[in-house]
Amino acid sequence: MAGESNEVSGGLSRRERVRAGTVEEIKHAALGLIGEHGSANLRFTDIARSMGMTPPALYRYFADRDELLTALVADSYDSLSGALTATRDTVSPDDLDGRFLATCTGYRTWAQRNPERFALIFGSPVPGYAAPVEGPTAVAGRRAMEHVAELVADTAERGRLGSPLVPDAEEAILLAWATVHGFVILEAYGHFDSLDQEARDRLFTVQAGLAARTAGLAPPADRP
Amino acid sequence: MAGESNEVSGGLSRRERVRAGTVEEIKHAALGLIGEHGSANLRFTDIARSMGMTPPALYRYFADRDELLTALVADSYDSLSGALTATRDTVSPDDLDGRFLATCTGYRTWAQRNPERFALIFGSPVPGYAAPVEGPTAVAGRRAMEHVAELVADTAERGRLGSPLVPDAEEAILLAWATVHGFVILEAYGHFDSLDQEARDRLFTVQAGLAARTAGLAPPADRP
DNA sequence: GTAATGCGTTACGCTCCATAACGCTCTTTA
DNA sequence: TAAAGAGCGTTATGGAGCGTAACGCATTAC
Repeated sequence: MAGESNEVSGGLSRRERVRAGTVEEIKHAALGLIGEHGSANLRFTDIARSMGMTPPALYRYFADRDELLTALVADSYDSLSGALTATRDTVSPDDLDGRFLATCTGYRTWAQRNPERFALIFGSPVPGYAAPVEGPTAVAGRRAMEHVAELVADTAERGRLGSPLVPDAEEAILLAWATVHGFVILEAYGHFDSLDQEARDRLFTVQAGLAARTAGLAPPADRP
Repeated sequence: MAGESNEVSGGLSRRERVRAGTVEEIKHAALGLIGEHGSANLRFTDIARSMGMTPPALYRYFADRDELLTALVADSYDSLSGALTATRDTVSPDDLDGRFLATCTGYRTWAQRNPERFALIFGSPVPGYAAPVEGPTAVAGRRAMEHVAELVADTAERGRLGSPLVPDAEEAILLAWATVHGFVILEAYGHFDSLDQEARDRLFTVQAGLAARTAGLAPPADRP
């Protein structure tokens, strides 16, 4: 093996840091192009040109276009997961309903601010690719749900859990996710363009509340 | 203008009928390939080869790939619309709740049986294309909703309308659509693979009932 | 200081898209 | 029935992108 001296910051040699930086730059450039032309029309040539390189150079970092896309998908998962955690934690741990609503809002806001990443994760999967062995996609779903599941668990722990629409809590969470996701994806893909911002915000709150009730989160007190 | 004789069936000359048949064959072949490799990787060459033609011949029928895709999207809309109508009409016009549930089920079943078409309509839109001037996508949404709106109108007419979650009926229908769509798209894209068929069917019924209540359709009697 | 590794370049073959130029077949019309 | 023309498919051609190969420069290791 080649030496590993010069390990100054984080156990990474200078070369490794530069390489990691280039990888990030490539992914950033790719994401920008996806935002312009969609993930389908992503061209290695364009990526290279947009960052002052020649196309073959990219093969030093990614074996092919699919590997690059896979990396972008993985990053998108991390981004979503981080965004959900961050948004949720803006609300006091005691306010469980508030935390649920915040998580839903975080999901929506993340989708709005990261349309390319959202499309990468939840857009039409390519039959062959995009769901290689049931792997990343399913994992993404679980990770997205873990946040909600955690909330439900917290709620149940404190005995404030309402009656979910289905007995199995995990199933109830899936339904709640579907309820929120349906709104978010329709909005993200322009199917709610006929509504103005105020209406969309208002409706989303209603939908999130519905999801909360589905998961058995919100106390049924709001319906006498 | 060239003559228009030989108009035997439906005002179409023999040539026009043959041409229409070829168009259908091309679209059929294209849809099959999309089912295998996704709409992104659709190649004119493959289409031509799969039907024993040479690639340039296709340009007699479609100016380019986008025009072909646009035609496929339009067809998908028709297919969805037809499927919803057909499914709904399997239930007696008097059974409004049943018609709503049937419509929801029709939406889901259509998505399951026409994954390529579903992805074409509701999959990740290409930023430039796929929503050219707010046109077809928005139209699709409205057409899909018209069926539900019709049901709601029928219900209201007979005074059996419950109290929707939001005052505006149109907005309520959008939320109901989002609720159903979220389930369908997550299931279609494999995010519910951890559930078996029985659980998915059961959960969908719950979700559809939730959507009905959102739209103010189901009488609130089911909650004492 | 020398050898080796990493990284970027130019050069190449392959495939596909899209157009052009040509020929066959069927339809139209006198 | 014979000639003219439109429609449709073919082969031929140019251009672009993908992916590999072969080469050169900088950095790093010993």
